[in-house]
Amino acid sequence: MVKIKDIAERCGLSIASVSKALKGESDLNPKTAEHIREVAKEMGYVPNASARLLKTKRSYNIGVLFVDETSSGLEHEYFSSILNSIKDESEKNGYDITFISHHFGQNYLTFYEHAKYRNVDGVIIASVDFKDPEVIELVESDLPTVTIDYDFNDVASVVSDNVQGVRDIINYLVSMGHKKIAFITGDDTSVTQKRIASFYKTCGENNLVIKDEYIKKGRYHLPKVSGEATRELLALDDKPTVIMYPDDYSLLGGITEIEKHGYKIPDDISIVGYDGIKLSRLLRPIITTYVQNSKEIGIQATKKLIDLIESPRTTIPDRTLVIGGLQEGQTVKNLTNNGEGHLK
Amino acid sequence: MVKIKDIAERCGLSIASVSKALKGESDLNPKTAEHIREVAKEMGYVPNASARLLKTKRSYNIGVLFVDETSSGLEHEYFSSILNSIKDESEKNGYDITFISHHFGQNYLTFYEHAKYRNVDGVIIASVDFKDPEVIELVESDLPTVTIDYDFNDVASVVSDNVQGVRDIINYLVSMGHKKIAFITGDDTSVTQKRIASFYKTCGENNLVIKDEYIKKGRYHLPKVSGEATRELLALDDKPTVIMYPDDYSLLGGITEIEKHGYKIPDDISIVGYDGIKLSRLLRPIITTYVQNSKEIGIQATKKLIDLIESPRTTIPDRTLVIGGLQEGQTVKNLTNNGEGHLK
DNA sequence: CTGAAAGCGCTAACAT
DNA sequence: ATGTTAGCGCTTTCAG
Repeated sequence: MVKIKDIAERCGLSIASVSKALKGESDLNPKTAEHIREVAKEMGYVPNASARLLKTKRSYNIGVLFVDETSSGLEHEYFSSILNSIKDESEKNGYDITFISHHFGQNYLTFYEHAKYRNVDGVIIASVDFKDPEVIELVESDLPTVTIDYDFNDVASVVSDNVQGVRDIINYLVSMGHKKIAFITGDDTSVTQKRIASFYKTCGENNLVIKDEYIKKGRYHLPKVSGEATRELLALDDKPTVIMYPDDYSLLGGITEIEKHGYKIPDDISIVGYDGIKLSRLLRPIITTYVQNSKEIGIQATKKLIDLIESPRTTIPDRTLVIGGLQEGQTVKNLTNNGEGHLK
Repeated sequence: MVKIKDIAERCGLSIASVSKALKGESDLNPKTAEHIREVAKEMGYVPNASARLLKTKRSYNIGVLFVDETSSGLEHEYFSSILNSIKDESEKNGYDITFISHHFGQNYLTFYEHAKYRNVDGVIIASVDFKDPEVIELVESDLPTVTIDYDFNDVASVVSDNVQGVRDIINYLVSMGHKKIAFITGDDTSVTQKRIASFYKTCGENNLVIKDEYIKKGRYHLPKVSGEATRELLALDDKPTVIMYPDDYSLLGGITEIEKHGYKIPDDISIVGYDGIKLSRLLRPIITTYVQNSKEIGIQATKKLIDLIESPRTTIPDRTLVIGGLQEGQTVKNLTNNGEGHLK
């Protein structure tokens, strides 16, 4: 590889001058600088990020901690979409990303150790167990951190507005005349807790009393589990008129179960998902769901982390709420008298 | 951060000895070495990958070039699944991965330059335009390279067996009594060319003559395009009995179109996908499709690249074929006399 | 068995 | 406006 020294020799200048020219220092003769840059380009010079890091302590590398139990976080559309936008936004700002993990050949590294080993300038954390001591070690470390969909005290975060999401769904259902609303929840995380709280609050605001048997503990991204919960709900004497699922993917398990019973969607029973995966628009009927703005979440998280890295003094680790929007699909029946005329 | 020098001082030894102890050199007193390792652990020592790289020229970093036109390669299940297994297998071997891209702040870097900038030890290339001069520059460079689903001369590759895949599908269709087989192809890539060649070859072997109007140029991952092609096929006087789609995702566009015409799947028309995405098992009817072994592809590609990196002399850049398997779903009707009794 | 010293490619004082 | 120099943290001959 051609290095600064080579350029210096070719130009008959010192390596210091070349270094300065390359990064556009002001106290160099503009012409010399320009000439150096031309020669550098001509010789195919590419800076060595590691060598630079050693001196500057800046890797221009962002760590991404993105794991779930099944280690398939990348395969869930919500997360892969966030990852994709983190990647794009990072690159736009001259950063690369590095996945933080435990594995390092034979040796085990904690998340923090891995981050240090690779000298990342900061870390974005999502889709993990935020109670994990190693995750806590990481957020409490010297490294700038941004969490997604979780709030620690004094740690910057970007969260999808789950409270508003559930609120929008329920208000929509109510406007469509639904009163018997069942809710299959996801794993017991802070996101789930917010959704449940918002569920009860919004139902209360609408003077709805929800039977306990309409609330089922479910799991995220496990259609089978939602299918079973659906079966239980369909077995009730007093069936709900609509079922809310933890996510669009799980909802598919519900559909299978519902069709197995010979019920039609939405004529016999209505369903609502969450996330707004691309597929929700592709299937027929189009799924009624709350579309999370995953792309925006990734962008905001990245911007915030870079701010934290580059301007630690002036950046306050705050909380950014990203709102989505209801997708009125075709899986919720209008039960009101005035037919089509529900609120838009 | 604690560094080797700190450990050396604490142990009253030289940094050279500590360095040796840490990597298990033999000519050190085993007891001293053990003691050093204990102290290192106690002090929370984590090596600095960049500093090491500067000396050893090894980053233990694998570059991944994974882009498509829509820059959403990560959002296609086939590719995200490959990426996921590349990541897992890399980590298992002590490597991290770095996405190779063009973007680097304001400055444009070619793929090769980016790879050099980050000092990756090798690159895995998939889902890109292999005619791109920059991709060619990369594979022809000094960097070890493995391509996925494409063959260059003398470049290691791992490819999904598309010839066998299409062959299996067609033989299955024939066994189910289908003779009028329509094929919506994908973008004009080498993968598509192989599938088309295999299509004609296998049809020939089965003495089937396929009308030209049954072959439609389509696109990968664009349900709309497949939907339009489907409409054209359904408008034919002599309709096909089955339609093969470029991928499972596109097939959904076909389903929508078919149902719009009031046709039932598979009673009125049969359909077959490609890829075997998780969803294909979740929908009802279960989709008949060829399941590509994407996980295995990622593992093989990573193993091969690491071999190339670590044993360049003894590793020959060959071609690995990864085969998948037919998923007999519920979207192909049995047209033979003997009813259910088709070949298994 | 242990240590001294050079140097990987680059940056940033500090001269000149 | 340009050059000298001292490291960043680590590995690796080569001496002792």
